[in-house]
Amino acid sequence: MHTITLSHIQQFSLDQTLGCGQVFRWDHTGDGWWYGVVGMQVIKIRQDGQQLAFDGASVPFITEYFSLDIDLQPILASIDRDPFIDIAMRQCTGLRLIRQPKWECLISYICSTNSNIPMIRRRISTIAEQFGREIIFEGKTYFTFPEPSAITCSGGKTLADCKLGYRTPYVFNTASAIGNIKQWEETISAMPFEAARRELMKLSGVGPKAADCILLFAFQKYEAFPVDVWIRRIMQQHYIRTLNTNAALTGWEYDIIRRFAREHFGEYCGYAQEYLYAARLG
DNA sequence: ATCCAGGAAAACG
DNA sequence: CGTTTTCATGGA
Repeated sequence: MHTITLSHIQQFSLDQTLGCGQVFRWDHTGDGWWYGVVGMQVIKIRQDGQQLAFDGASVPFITEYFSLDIDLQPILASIDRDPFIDIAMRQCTGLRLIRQPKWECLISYICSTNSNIPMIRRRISTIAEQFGREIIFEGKTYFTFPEPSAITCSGGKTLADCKLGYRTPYVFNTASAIGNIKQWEETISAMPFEAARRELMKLSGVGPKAADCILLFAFQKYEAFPVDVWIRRIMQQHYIRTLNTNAALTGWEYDIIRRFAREHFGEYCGYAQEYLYAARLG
């Protein structure tokens, strides 16, 4: 068992961070422990005040994964631009954006479209059970998230069993398109935000919303401002009153919202988005 | 039954 | 070209 002692000015809430809906592979047991599969390892972790206790990963890994190396204060100060976001931020104190594994994050948000969080979670875990590697941890069985080749070259096991619906070909096509993961990750990482966004949207099943989530949650491109039905409602009601349609979200409406947010909240608008989403204040 | 959920692709005019 | 329709799944 390892421990990290957070400094008293270092804001971090494990529950807010793992429970806000940015990541789909963690469960909590009710007695304070969270269990999750990250990369090739199963991690258990809990927070008691300023103490993080965990097993299955090193101190540097946990620090990196939860972005504990980032000083939140200036970021929070920069997005705290109005009373509404201020309430959301107070409600979700300690929420941090995770550095998710990029390939898994990509597939996760391809699986997220027109769906809800419990369904997304089920899809990811089913893909892992079908194609991932088995890990036994404390007597229980977990599965790693598979490499692209494991999905495309599935011997008999097929994606169609994963209940992805119309997303099945998207996942397969994208897994086929990503040959070398390292190379793909480095290419996107090296690009500025808008170029990386356009590049991601070339992949099957990746539109504006999925691209923004992937850039925000896996590539630390904090200018991303993903607009889903919740964020759209919030922005319409509290920020852009003139945008009051209830029809399907159009491309130009998405762009108006994200560009407004980029102006209003600044270069860390992605952090603002996650606080607004997590608080989900009507 | 109908609507909804961290939308995107295909079809349409 | 921008706009509308379709898509598969399960919970409410």
